[in-house]
Amino acid sequence: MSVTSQHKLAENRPFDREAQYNAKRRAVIRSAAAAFRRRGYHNASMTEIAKSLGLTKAALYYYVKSKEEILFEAHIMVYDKMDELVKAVRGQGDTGLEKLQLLYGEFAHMLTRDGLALLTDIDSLNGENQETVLKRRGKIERAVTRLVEKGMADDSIKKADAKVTVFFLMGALNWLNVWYEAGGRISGDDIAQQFVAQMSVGVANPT
Amino acid sequence: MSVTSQHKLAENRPFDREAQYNAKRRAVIRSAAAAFRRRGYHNASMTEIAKSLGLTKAALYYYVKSKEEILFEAHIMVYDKMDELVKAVRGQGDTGLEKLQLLYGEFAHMLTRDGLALLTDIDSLNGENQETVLKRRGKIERAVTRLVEKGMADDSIKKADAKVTVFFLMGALNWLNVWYEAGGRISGDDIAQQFVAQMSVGVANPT
Amino acid sequence: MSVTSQHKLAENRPFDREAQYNAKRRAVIRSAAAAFRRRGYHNASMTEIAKSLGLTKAALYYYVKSKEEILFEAHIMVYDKMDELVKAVRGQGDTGLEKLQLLYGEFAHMLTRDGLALLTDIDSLNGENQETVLKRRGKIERAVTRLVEKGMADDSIKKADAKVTVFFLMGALNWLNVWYEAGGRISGDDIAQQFVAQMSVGVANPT
Amino acid sequence: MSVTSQHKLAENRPFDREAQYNAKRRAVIRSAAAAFRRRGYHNASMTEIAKSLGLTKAALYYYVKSKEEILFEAHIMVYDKMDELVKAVRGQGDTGLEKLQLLYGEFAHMLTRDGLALLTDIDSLNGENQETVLKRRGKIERAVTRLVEKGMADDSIKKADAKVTVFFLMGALNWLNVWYEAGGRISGDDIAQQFVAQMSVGVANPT
DNA sequence: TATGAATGAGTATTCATTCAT
DNA sequence: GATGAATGAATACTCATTCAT
Repeated sequence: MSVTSQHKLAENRPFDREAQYNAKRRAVIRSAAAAFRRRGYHNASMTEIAKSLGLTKAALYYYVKSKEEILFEAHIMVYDKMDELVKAVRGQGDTGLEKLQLLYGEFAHMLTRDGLALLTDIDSLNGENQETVLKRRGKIERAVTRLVEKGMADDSIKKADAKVTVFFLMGALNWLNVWYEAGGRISGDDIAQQFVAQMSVGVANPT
Repeated sequence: MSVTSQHKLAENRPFDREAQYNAKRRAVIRSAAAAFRRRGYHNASMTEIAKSLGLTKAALYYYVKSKEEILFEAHIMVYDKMDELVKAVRGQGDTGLEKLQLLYGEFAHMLTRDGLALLTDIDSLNGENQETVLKRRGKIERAVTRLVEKGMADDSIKKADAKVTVFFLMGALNWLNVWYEAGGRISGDDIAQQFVAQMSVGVANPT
Repeated sequence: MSVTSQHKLAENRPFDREAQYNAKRRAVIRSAAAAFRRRGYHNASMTEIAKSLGLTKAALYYYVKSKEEILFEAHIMVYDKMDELVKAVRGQGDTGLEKLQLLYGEFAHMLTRDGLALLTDIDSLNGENQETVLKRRGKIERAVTRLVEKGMADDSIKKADAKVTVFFLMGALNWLNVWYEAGGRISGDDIAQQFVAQMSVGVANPT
Repeated sequence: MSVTSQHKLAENRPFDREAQYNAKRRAVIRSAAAAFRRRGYHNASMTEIAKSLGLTKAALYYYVKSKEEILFEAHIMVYDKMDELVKAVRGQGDTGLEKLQLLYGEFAHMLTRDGLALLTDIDSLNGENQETVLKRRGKIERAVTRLVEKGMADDSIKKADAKVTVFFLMGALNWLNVWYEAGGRISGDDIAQQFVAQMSVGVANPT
């Protein structure tokens, strides 16, 4: 190996290290988030989380500052993804309804495919983090609300209380995490499709 | 002495005692359940629950055996009420859709009016209680599923995966507890009505 | 027992309770302070402190909020006593020297007789408590400094840097805790007497 | 090759290495000792010590076996120096008082000038090291005691309990580390001078 | 019935230390 | 010589639970 190539390697090392570190950190958060969803934030102990990653409890603290930080980051991870989806859908669809359908489908896909889960334990976060998470959630809700209102304006969506509509829709999504298991009888695609249909035209057969 | 007259006798000590005890016990469970919903099972301490009832922590143990028992009973209380509603609706409505609408409306009412809340922390229950609660939840889901299937059979409800449909509907209900506050801008009746409409015909305007 | 006397008892109960509680709390702090002095703040574990009081670790937390609180209160306890001594000596003695001798003697007595000890671990306190303790220490040092300066003014004390003089004197006191054991060969009275003589006229024999 | 020339040979690798190693090792111990004095043994973490030397925590272990070893060596370093001072003063001075004055002045100089500090945390050492340190401290105290007793014998020092006298004197020295900052308002020389005066003739003005 | 006092079991967290590279 | 990563052991602290009164 020439000195030059060795030098390059040495230059790459720190980047590799950092990349590795970040990858592992994300793995910790994802794995912990899954445990939180399955067993609840308090029922999932750090020991348990560590073991499921083949690490020891103390090693977790090399990647995260505290258990609460994991919870916080797990929340943020989802909201980042949702922000992305909101943006991705922005230019598409004509009517408010079409836009809403696209976004709602993406949300359902995210939850079934990407292993991301909407966590509900917000009270376990400290004041500041709690506020941040509520803000991020609010941002998503407002994005959806805007689509609903746009739909009401262009007559693609029925007039109703927009807030209640949005909560109705988001509730169904939240509950998804409780019952859906990847690799189960029904595919994520099918669920996303049915969710979009259900929220659009409901369960009733038109007469 | 007839049962009716017994009911009226305030001076009937033994009975009174028991009635009082039971009333207080229910109050403990209701109050605790509210705290669990608001703050989460683990974040709500026994001290906190006691204080909000004007009691001391130790006094709670006169009414309940353990914190877990409270959680269990709080679950059961809701499922008892839901069973009741399922029964109450049984004779009513013609089509599956109509029956489903009636029941769903009743469920929404229960959550907004009666101070009852669907708790999600099942993992904090011990094996036996967990199983019991899951059975009770399953029973409700099956009751709803039956109505959905009946509706599909009598063509009042669109063909689709019944399970997914039910989870979609139940999810929206579960989320209600997170955002709805009694005495807020929107009345429980209005919410119930909109929820029923939404689940029936969706958000899309027919073209 | 008459109802009246019973009533009186009931009235006394809370006071007794509170008095008992406070007494026990002080016992906890005193005992812990002794352990801190002997073994150092970090080497003395809560378990150890509890055991030496015939309690369990968790019981300590009924009386104090945290280990740090104990350290803080132990500091304050001493400074309260020293403030008292400063006040008690105020009217006595004519010259600055006489006043200083009286106060210094009292300080030495306090350390040998009352089981109070000057703790040095200030860095283990959080910012706020640290500041408070430093303020209290400063207050005592200033009181002593004033006497020294008064003595220099009335010519009972030799001119020199007052600060250094005070630190010299306080240092000897602080070290007392390290080597003096109650019930040892020398009585506290003798030590106090010799300390006063030593600081006044030094070790040198006048020629 | 003579020992002298060996000393001078900068290119003598193995020796150089060892000298460098030892120099670095001493730097580690000195820096750590300073941190121990400022923040306390337990409050000063290995990470912190390493950082202040521009090293990483793990690198420290190339120079020392354990944190406790640092504490031990830091103690020993001071006692070695004090032994040296005791020896240096041995031939000088006539009376016990004169000898004591010389030694005490040297001690004060050492603490203000040389960056050496008397550490008090002995309990954090293991049994064997603890014993060693106590022995070394005892040796110094005995050396001082001998001078005091010699002074009492030759009438240059007042009769009193020699032990108490020594502890009084050593206490003032120990406390020096707490309040003296190099480069402060008062020079080390001035402090040494005043300390010697204070211990000799006290604060009182002869009348 | 109710409470103050006490406990046991559990949990997050820290930190000195090790080791492969 | 030096470091990033990982560990084990210890420790403060919390909280549901108990019990004598």
